[in-house]
Amino acid sequence: MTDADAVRETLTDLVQASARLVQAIRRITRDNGSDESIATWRTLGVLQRSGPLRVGALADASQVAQPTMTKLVSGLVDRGWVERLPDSADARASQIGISDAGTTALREWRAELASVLLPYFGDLSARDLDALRRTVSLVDTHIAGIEPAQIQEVAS
Amino acid sequence: MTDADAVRETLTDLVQASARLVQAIRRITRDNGSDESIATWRTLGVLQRSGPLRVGALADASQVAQPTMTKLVSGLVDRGWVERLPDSADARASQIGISDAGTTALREWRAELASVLLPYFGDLSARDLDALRRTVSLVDTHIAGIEPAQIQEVAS
DNA sequence: TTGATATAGATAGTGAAGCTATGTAAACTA
DNA sequence: TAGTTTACATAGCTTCACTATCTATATCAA
Repeated sequence: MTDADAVRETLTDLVQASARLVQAIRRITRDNGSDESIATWRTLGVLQRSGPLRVGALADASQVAQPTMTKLVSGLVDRGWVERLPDSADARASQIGISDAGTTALREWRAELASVLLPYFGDLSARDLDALRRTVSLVDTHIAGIEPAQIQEVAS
Repeated sequence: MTDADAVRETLTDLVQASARLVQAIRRITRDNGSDESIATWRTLGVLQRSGPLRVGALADASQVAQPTMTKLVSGLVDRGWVERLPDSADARASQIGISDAGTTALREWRAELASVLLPYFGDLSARDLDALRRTVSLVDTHIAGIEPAQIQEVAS
């Protein structure tokens, strides 16, 4: 097997494993009574890492179409988890920033998620943990290249 | 930071990274003109690994509700990618098995997926690859524990 | 043996989250 | 300053989940 083939096989396995993991999380969190969607947390996570973004840039960073993000942002505004800041440079746009309440909600969701997963993953060795960390880092850096547009921070 | 906290943080990061990866794949494959859903390939993947399963067991293994799997199986039968084999022990049920065409389709989808990803992940070191492999293996084994019911192979 | 209960899967109806197409208002540009 | 482009919102649709329920078969108890 050539190197490229090894990479190919591992990548497809990774995709399948990720899909199973996400699907499992979706069910677990719903069974736990959480009303919010993964898309909601994904959006908040992006905002926390990037700082305030326009709707369009946020859509690109989250890998969804712009109208989808418009709807997500509306819901987040209703819950008080993000704020629309006027964009001084362009009256059509606004900067979407995560609020203190959003930061708290995200932290709490993460804690809940971790509590649910920990019983299943509590036996990880240090080496296992390193592998997971490295994978997260690899996915984060390489996915960025796939995104159709670059994330651009714009001062508000 | 305690060990448990380190595991918690890494697990939530892994979930977020997986969600982003899956979302990216969804977009890429659709842009490439693929009509089939990730759920379709997830189902075929489970069948390939497990051998023929009843609809209920397949639903459990795929982390979806039984009616969802009924619909998925209908679509797969229409495409000729799975076959319904009568269950000699129970006239209400049937065994669902992947067909040759299904095996081929799954292989082709994996190849296409790998080709799309390879440009972005072509620079992986051997150590990176090891980390990804280990992660896939960890997720596979630990997710199995989350599944509400065990996969049981039943002779037809 | 037969009536009651349990189980496997199908059907009906609903909701969430994504999409494309298009509308509107602001910003550019010739 | 009129035409074009851009940023976001709105409308309508599709897909994939779900819960609740139905039918047919299986199992069990009297």
